[in-house]
Amino acid sequence: MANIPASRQQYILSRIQEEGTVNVNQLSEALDVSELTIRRDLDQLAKRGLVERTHGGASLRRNLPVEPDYLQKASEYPLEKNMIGQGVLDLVDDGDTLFINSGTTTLEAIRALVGSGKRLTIVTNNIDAAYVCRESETIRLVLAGGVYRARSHSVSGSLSSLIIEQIWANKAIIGVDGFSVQAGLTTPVLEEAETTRAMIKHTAGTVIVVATANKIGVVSNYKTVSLEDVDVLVTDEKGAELVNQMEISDDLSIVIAPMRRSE
Amino acid sequence: MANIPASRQQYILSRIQEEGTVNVNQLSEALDVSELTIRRDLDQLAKRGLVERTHGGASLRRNLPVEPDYLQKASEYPLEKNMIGQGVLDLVDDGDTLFINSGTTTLEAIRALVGSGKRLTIVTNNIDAAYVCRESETIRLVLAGGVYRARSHSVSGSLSSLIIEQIWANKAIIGVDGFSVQAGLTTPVLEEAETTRAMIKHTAGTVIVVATANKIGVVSNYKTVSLEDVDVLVTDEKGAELVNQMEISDDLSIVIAPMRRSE
DNA sequence: ATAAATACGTTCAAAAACAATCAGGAAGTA
DNA sequence: TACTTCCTGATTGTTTTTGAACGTATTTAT
Repeated sequence: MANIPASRQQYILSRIQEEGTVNVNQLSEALDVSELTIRRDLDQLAKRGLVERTHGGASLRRNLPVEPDYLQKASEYPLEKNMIGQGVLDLVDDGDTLFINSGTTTLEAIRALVGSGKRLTIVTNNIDAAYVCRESETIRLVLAGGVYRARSHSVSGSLSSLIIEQIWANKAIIGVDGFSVQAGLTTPVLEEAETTRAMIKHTAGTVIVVATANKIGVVSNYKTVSLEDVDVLVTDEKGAELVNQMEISDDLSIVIAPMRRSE
Repeated sequence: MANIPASRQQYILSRIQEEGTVNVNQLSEALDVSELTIRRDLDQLAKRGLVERTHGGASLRRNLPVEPDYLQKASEYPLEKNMIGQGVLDLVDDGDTLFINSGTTTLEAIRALVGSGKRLTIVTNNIDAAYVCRESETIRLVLAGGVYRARSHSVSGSLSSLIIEQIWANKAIIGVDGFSVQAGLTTPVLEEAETTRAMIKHTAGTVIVVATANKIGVVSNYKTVSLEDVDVLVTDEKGAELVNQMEISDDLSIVIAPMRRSE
């Protein structure tokens, strides 16, 4: 091997990739240069941000931008949402193109879809989806653009609709804040309502609404669509009970999310 | 083997492909020419962007022809990138609407802009911007939509252009992988090039390119625009030196990012 | 907590590699 | 032949890299 800085540093990097850490005097012997030279090499690599300097050596720099921590804690009723996410799996087939709107319930659905290994195209206005899909080989993710809302980590508004209207999906997975016979589907943000409406409008197949029991019978501020436009409701057991007490069309089928052990 | 420059250089390239690095005096012996001649060969190859010149030899170009890995690239030369991000501040005024393309250097710029407290509208295809701007009261963030690319954590393609073309910005902050007189601005991804081009096209005011020294003189795979379309280059001291050696138009002004103590 | 061992930073001088310039020689052209 | 162009190698002075020495900081063992 050529004994110049570049090739020494290349060797050090490969070594560090394999073993995680390296130490100065091992490298000094392996490369047959003084420890001082090794230290200088390590300092240069550290300056470039490629390794992390430690006493006596260096280690792999692990700054993998992982999912932000708030994403983990995020939600109320995590169990129910996870369940519902799993429940969606049976309704989705390999090759589907899906609209999915923003919200913690639908994010759980995306997580489940990513884990399923199905080959899907997901079109969403939920920015967090990017983190969830980051490592996936099977999901092609299309993000809608538009004005970013920090509250919901989503984009919405007319610019979003612009993109959505370029696409026809064969299924839509819609999370809501209110699900009611009289008021239909409702959300607390005007722009979200518009975006969700655009998604449903451009869905050629099944419109799937996901909602935990605490959303059933609730009315929020802005209406997206009425229940007639919904084909399937995925909910938990308690939610199913509540829905059965309501007077809804026979066209709407109810799917009760399966109880599963959470790991 | 014919002992002419062309065949020597071909041999050098094959050697460098195999071993990652080469050094001058080994090549000098192997090819039976003086070290000076080898140096000239290496310089020529470096000028064509095929290898990276180092002291004592040369090494494989890190970013070419393969697309740089986001995770690795994320952390290279963090100091310089931070500096350049700070350097951008003076060029941006309260009330501006900015196009900013994706990349770690421009993300640093966004970070700096968020911290500045200036009231701005930022339009970008960099998804990470959402996390950087999340807490900001002063930034209105518009995300371009489109197909998500995990490698660069950005969206790009024709859907992105669709949104960009709805907007006229008065400044654009553009990060590049290559900045060269002959080739102009270049990036390793076709879709990124398209998105960046759309941004520059829809900028009514100043087009600002940000680039650390290791991008100057480099040519990547896909051209976005030529240097004529660039108004300002923000770079570090080393980069400014390199640019001064190039033959560029007087219309391009150079801003050297201020050296500041890192805490 | 104290002492020994190890790793570190700084400075300096020698060695290696470099850039710039010049002159000789090969290949092609008038 | 005379001329041009390009490539090569030598020479010069400059820059970069390297290793030793020595004092300081950090870790480890007692």
